[in-house]
Amino acid sequence: MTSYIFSSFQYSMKLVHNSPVCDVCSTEFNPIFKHLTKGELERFNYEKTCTSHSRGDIIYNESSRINGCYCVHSGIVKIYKTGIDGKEQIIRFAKPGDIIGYRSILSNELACTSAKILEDSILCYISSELLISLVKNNGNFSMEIMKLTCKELGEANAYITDIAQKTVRERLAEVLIHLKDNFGLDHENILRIYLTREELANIVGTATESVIRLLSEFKNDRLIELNGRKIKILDGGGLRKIANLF
Amino acid sequence: MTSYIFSSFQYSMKLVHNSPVCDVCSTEFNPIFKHLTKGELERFNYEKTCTSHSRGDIIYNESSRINGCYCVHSGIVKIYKTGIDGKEQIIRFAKPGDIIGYRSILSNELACTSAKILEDSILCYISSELLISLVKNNGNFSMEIMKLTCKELGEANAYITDIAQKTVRERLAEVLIHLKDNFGLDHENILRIYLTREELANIVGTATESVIRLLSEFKNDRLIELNGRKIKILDGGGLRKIANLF
DNA sequence: CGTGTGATTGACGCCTGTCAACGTCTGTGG
DNA sequence: CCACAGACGTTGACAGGCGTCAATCACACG
Repeated sequence: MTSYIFSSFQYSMKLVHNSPVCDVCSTEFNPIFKHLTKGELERFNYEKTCTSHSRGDIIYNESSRINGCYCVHSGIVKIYKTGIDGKEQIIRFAKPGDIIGYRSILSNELACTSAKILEDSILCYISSELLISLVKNNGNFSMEIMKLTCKELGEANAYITDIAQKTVRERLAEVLIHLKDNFGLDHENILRIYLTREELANIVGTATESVIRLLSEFKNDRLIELNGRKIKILDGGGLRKIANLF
Repeated sequence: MTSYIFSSFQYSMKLVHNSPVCDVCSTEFNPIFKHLTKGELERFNYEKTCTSHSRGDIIYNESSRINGCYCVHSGIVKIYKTGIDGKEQIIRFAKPGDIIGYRSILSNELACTSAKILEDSILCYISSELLISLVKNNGNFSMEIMKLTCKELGEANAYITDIAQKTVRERLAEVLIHLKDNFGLDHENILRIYLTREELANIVGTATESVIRLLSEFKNDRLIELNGRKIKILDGGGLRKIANLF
């Protein structure tokens, strides 16, 4: 549980040689930007700023006003809220191609989450003026952003139902499956995202100790194998069954 | 807990004399429609269909494809998801001025929730073609819808954190405060929304019996008074304190 | 080698879900 | 007018899931 007060100590971003990296995002990676006109894309490439960040860096903090959003070019960003006693609740992870911080820009509210680098990342900064101007002037682009928001909203609603109705055991199994679906497995069937037990607990919404106990149960039941933060998925079907996923 | 199978029995909508009712929505009630041009508003008024529904009517069902959304002119609509064993999880209530079903339209997905009439309602139906056309062609309108979605998303994220971290007792107190803020109190400080104990439980994410027990605790602590489904708020501050709201 | 962070394990107990029984109220039909 | 059914509310008993606290271990790092 990291205290807010020290967050500024963790800033250490570096500007990235500008040109090539983001051109990729604008076209291949991300369906969002494919609707931009040539002129818009030029403006976009001209105005964006790419920065590199390392694990632990805070990109923005809950309740702060942010004046731009970020497109993740590489790495993983943890999006979370700080609840009672500073306990963090992880809302989602952003991976390459994802956009973070856009919610607050578009609704013109303060950030409702914090964003922290989980895996060294390169981020492209897009000013709120630029984003809003694109949304207002390009109907197809705004539809894409809208779809994104709606998709997130649908997922949030589903998660509310899960947390409210499922046991910790079921939720942990479900989280493992979701992580598998979102980040994939390497050649050894090991999850491509490494989380501390505490972080797992902060997704599931439980205590660290409970995660530890349940993970070893899963291990004993030959559903997973553990090696530090590396989790090897042995029986995805079994996990799905536990999670009540179909 | 009502079974899906019988849902169609509960349909009983009536067409409403078309003209006056919705003109109100388009202007005063709802900031969303204030950005429409004169022409758009005309088309809007021409194409919309107003229907009246009574308690228990189902407007749409989870996992179904819906080809339009509804603007609530009067009444209250319950938006919920069906979880394990058919237990319903209430996501939100829509009241006059709110729009329901737009998420699925905009993201082009199946409905992720069901909608059921809680209090006799008049709804205005807007076809998906109309909605999407407005979003694509009117930047200000699309910004308004976007804001709405983002606001809902922010609330959903906050709720995830609450459910994950707060006790049932805290959540119930918080729900009472939210209901007070959203639906207000009458001259006797009685909540202007009447819910069954089971429905309260399905918001909080707990068992009906737990709600009953906690409500009577609150009553003993002189925070509320109970009279059937009528809940009189005696000490909002006390409830806030219990809910950890600031 | 000391320090700090994260992982693990055990003990303990409360919150909360489940089950069961019963009370209350309303509407329906005989 | 009464009996009955059905929905909803209430209460009690009970068990167990899960959070909390505390102690210990493992490991990396300066």
